[in-house]
Amino acid sequence: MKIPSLSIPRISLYYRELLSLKDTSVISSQELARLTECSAAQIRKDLAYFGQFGTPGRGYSVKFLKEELRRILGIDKNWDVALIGVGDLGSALLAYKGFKSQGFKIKYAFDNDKKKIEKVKEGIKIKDIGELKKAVKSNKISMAIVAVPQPAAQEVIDKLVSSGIKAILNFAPIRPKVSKGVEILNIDLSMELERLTYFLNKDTNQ
Amino acid sequence: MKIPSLSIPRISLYYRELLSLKDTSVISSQELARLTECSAAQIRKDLAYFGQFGTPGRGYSVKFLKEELRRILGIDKNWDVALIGVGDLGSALLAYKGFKSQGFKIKYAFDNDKKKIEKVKEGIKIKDIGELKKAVKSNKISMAIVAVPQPAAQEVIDKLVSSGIKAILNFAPIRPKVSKGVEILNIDLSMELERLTYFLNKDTNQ
DNA sequence: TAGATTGTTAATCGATTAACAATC
DNA sequence: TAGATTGTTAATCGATTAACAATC
Repeated sequence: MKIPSLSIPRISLYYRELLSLKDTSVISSQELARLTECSAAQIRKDLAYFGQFGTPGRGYSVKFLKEELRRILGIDKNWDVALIGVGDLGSALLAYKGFKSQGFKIKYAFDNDKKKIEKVKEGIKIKDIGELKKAVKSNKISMAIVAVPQPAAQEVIDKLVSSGIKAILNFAPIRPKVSKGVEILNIDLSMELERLTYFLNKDTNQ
Repeated sequence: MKIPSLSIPRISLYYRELLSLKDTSVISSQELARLTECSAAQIRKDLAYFGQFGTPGRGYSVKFLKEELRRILGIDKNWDVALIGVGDLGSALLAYKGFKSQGFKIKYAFDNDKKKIEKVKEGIKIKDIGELKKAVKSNKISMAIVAVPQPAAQEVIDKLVSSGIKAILNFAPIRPKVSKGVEILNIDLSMELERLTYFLNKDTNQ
């Protein structure tokens, strides 16, 4: 079955809200709807894409649903993440506390700046980007975060893909070309701000 | 007319691609479609929500369309941005080069850490968060970026809203409650990574 | 048993795509 | 004029919501 791509971030959101509930409790789609500001029907539909997790007349076991959502999202296993580009943004991501609490850990960091290479940040020794391929192969890394300046981004991403990386979170303001089978997610900070200026502007202009 | 919210990031994308073209040139929806990987029909539809910018048989003047898209997105004016939270991520955003090239500038920075207050970073003097309201009022700031730790986020956002901020880009992993008329955009880094682990996992599990 | 709530099917809504008359 | 391409209407597609039989 085709799963709408918007279901996945919602599943993340359901999971996030369940984390604040006791494992022993039971929750109905209606209660979860109130917590997440999604509709109860949508929650049941989203879950139904993946199986039957509830009990008619009762609701969902919080403990069981948490486990199932972890499994669906793939966060029941550990994924080692590589960071490319240890500038301001890269360093901030390396230090970001929010990853750890959700079970993510950046375990490898690469840069092309001789002054940074071999330095240790947040317990990670920064490696030359030339060592990327070897590290990806021998450590079975499948996810990478790209935080290099825009002009370097496509080249870095090509290198990631040819090294066998399958999923990329990219912060450089480009729409990179990647081969099929590689998932890329772009976070373009200026574009996000433009959504806000559009909002601020719209009553004025239209 | 109701404008689909997904049109706006696409308009940003069209604008981004136009920037790389000569002002003297003319572009058809089909050519722009190739550049942006959107459909030509969608481009014409998105533009049609805002007016008639092209010439049948010819296409769109790049110079004119750029100007119009800037106006639609509201980036034909300057918007002063306030940053709340000058930790690792906040500092990285303060230094982020990508904002400037798109005409954004963080002009005010706030924190509650006595050790940071009055220090200067990237030419901005960090102020006590207690001074927020006064600064917002007297400088007509309408946009803010929130980069504080999760436990502080809702309180900070409440303060922003009561100070008159109308648009917020939030990096804390919560879904903040804001009053109507305030636009909030959340970037939750762990949730983005979960979209990637879902992708990496899906062939294995389903 | 009566009340509650799931999982699923059908109805609705909204967004994308296709088609084409208008027009440069 | 012939060819190209817009702006717009109609058709299609996909996602959300509503409704309800099944069932705990």
